[in-house]
Amino acid sequence: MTFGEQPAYLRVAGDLRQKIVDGSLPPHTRLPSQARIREEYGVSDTVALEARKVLMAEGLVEGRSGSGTYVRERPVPRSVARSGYRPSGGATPFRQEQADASAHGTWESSSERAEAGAGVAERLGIEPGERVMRTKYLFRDAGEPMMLSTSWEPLAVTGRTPVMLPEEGPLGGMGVVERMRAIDVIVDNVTEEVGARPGLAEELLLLGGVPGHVVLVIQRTYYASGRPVETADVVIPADRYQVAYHLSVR
Amino acid sequence: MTFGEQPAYLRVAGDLRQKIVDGSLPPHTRLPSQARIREEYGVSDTVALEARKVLMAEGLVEGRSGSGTYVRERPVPRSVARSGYRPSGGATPFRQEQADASAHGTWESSSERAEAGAGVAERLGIEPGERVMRTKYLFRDAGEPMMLSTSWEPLAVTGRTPVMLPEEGPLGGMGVVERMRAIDVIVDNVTEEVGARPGLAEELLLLGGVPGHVVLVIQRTYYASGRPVETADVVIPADRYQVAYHLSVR
DNA sequence: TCGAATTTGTGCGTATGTATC
DNA sequence: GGATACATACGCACAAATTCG
Repeated sequence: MTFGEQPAYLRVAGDLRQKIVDGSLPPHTRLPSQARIREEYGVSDTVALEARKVLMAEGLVEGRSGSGTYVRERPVPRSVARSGYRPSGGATPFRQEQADASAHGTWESSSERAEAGAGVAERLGIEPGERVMRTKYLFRDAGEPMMLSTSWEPLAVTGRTPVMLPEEGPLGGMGVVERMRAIDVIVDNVTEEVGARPGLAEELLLLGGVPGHVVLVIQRTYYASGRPVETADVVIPADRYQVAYHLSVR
Repeated sequence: MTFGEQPAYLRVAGDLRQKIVDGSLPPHTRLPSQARIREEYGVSDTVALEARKVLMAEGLVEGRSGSGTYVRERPVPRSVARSGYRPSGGATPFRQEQADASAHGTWESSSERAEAGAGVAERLGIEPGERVMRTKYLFRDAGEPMMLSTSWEPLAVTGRTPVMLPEEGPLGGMGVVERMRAIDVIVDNVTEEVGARPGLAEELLLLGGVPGHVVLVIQRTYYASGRPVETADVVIPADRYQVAYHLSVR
């Protein structure tokens, strides 16, 4: 069985993957059932199952109980613009992003006081344990969950001001830049660090994905005169969205 | 066994995940062996194995044959700066990126004439089948593979000029902006669309990863007065690197 | 409407190989 | 070398969903 090279289930998965990417197994077609794979490749039931699992984990196929395993349509991920801050229209990053897509989204949020953990403290340039306002968002695009976000703002900046709660008061939901400007904090810079990892089960539950699916994670920090005034973790399902930056050269 | 709720292996995986993220199973500690899990949770060997596999797929733990399953240190991925184009020093995007890390990398490349496929043609604003120069790169950081890149330049732009081959001639390896400027093509804009997906076996072979590992994919296009003059796919292993953008607000 | 066949999803027990301690 | 523990593999069983006659 294991003579010389890679495990049997990887060999089978590799062969099927090849047929998918080169188009001989186009989207929506059923790939051979477990029994067929077992026969065609001369492997056991377990190997056939493991091979299918590999392809499912890669997001190439989708199992439908009682029916079969089908090649997934690979939707070209929609771009979410993240550069070129637009002051017009009073926008959270979400509204700003949706401007291009000419779609309007909705969101839910909840805020609570918390203490900064080590990571957040470092990003905000404060001491661990300092008080922050933590706000969690779930953004939807046409009803479909598209983006999770957790935001932290030092209470040393917003505490005892009208904008302490991001989603309440006259400037509720207006975005970090506007809210900060209202208390004379002029945001002039932002960094975004884009990474990716398998989504956690909890995240994918909210985003409507399958465990193992890939998410993009953006660590965003807003600065006012070099001082961090807000930082956030943004989680986006990578099979449906990508993030677009437009930069000037020079 | 399956009375009422989710599969047993997800319940076990969830419990172990909880212990990992809340710190009661810190990095480098061994989690219970398959046999121990079987006893503690009252499940079968297979369930314990499936639970471990879930955590491994999420990248939270790492199995070491003959030793145990260990909680992975979650290495803060190093940032690769991608904004703020620096004209100094004559740089490919790679050199540019390494400037911050104060490390110098090496790279291999090979160029060949090719015909634009549908996707590349659309990105370059040309017709499918038009001639392009395709160059593949493998960038290394301190000898370790860190980035794959495939670049396409329309021969309508660079053909019959000294900079037709990116890595040869007096401006070899100097980066798109400098090379284009040498033929009076002034690059003034760049877009980067960042996505992520499970890496293909071929890519991970070159990048030194395991099948299923996540990669970041950047589709970058350089523009001169609105006309695309180069586009590239950049593939980066997401467990080791992330990409950083620094933007001005306003 | 009913029921049989198919297929996936899940779970169990076991065996062998191999790396680590 | 021996004990431990993971990695892969085999075979079997059953539930749930789907398909189809």
